[in-house]
Amino acid sequence: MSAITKIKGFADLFPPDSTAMLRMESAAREVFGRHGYQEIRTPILEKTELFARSIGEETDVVQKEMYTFPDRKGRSLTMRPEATAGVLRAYVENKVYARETVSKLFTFGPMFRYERPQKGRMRQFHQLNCELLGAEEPHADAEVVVMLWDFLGTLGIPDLALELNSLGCRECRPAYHEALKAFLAGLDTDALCEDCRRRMHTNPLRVLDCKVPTCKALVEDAPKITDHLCAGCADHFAAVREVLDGANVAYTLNPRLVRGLDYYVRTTFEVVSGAIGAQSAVAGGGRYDGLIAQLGGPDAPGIGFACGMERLALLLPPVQAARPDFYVAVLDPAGLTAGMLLAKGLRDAGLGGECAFAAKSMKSQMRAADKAGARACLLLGGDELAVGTVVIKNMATGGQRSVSRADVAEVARAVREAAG
RNA sequence: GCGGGAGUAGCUCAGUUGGCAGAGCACAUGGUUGUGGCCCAUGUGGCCGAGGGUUCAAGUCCCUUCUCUCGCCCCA
Repeated sequence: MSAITKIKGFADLFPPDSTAMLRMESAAREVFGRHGYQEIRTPILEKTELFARSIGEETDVVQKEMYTFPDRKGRSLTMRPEATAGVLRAYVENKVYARETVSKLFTFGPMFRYERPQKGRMRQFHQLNCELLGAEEPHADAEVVVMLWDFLGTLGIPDLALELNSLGCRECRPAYHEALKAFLAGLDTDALCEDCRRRMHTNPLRVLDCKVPTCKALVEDAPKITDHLCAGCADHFAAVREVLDGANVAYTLNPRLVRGLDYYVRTTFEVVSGAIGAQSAVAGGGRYDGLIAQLGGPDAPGIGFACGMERLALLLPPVQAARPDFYVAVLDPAGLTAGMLLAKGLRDAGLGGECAFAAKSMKSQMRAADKAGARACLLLGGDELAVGTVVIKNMATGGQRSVSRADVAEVARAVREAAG
């Protein structure tokens, strides 16, 4: 029989990878919670229509990366490729906007995109998402960005760069697009790389982002979106920056920062790292006024971000695994039950540790205690069984003493003492 | 969807012109009949990714295929 393997691009997480996920989730609950954000959970499976309408029919995500399939009655369902659409659907469907004018929500969990896996990219990956709904003011944008920066700082991630841009709005963006297209049309097209010749028509903003040196040089003097913002967008962007400056959040303005999802307007931002391979974006987000209405809700504004947990995990400083307080070594089979019950009593007293299942040699039990990293080893052999005691050995100093087993509180005290 | 790299023990990897599958680490047991780490000894562990071909003989050469990995596209 051949063994069944996991699906390409999906992962099994054991410690320390699984504990890294837990660390990120705990930090998220703490930091986002302090900012008044509440955790919500939405389904992993949604109607395909939801993503087609929110992310954009023409985006790569919708065109070729979604896990889409019919259910048993022929309805088209999709494994969520991102979280914002589902959160907004829940916001609209549950009429959250009728209960409160501003909603602060966060969520995390698995997302699915059918792409070729590589470093920092999996077909099932995990994101942390925050959404601030119902606030159009620039200070809302600023709060979200500052909160993201604080979150990453809490985790101790080094050498991250924050990039900031404004994409303008429905008023000023079309004019910029025309200006950019005109500029590109005036270039020597043959000098551009193959990808850029295609991008000129499919997604002209992307040409500005090309890594090929010749392309970079050619678009050096391309018009910048930030020079084409309308008065409203320019004021908004300036106010956002004022808060970031005051909060000492270091950022760079990147007029070439493009977001791949159609729904972004005005403020967009991205956090990148140079230490995790080609997929360098750790987090990204922006404002999406109009999207809620597009999903059948009220004309409420919104802003949020997504943070890639696998990419973040590549950057998390390692932490030492927690060490158990004790290990009960049983030397005589007749003591196995007494050992189990002793361990239970210690756990009831708030300590952590394990007891052997089989009576083996002293050497192998001590090795087991050492391997487990136990701070104290409890020895239960024939002698102790006969007189009702247990020997407590301090694994760091090697010192040991005998304690009566009858008083669990006393045993626990001795273990705590040995455990430091 | 398109490129590059790699598949040999649980892990990291050697393996010569084709000639009996190896090392280190890890794991188990012992060196000490009740004392861990360091050291030493012994042991467990392999369809050499899979299938086909050439050959007296294939981990090694040829073909096919699968998987992993890095990159492109794109994104978190």
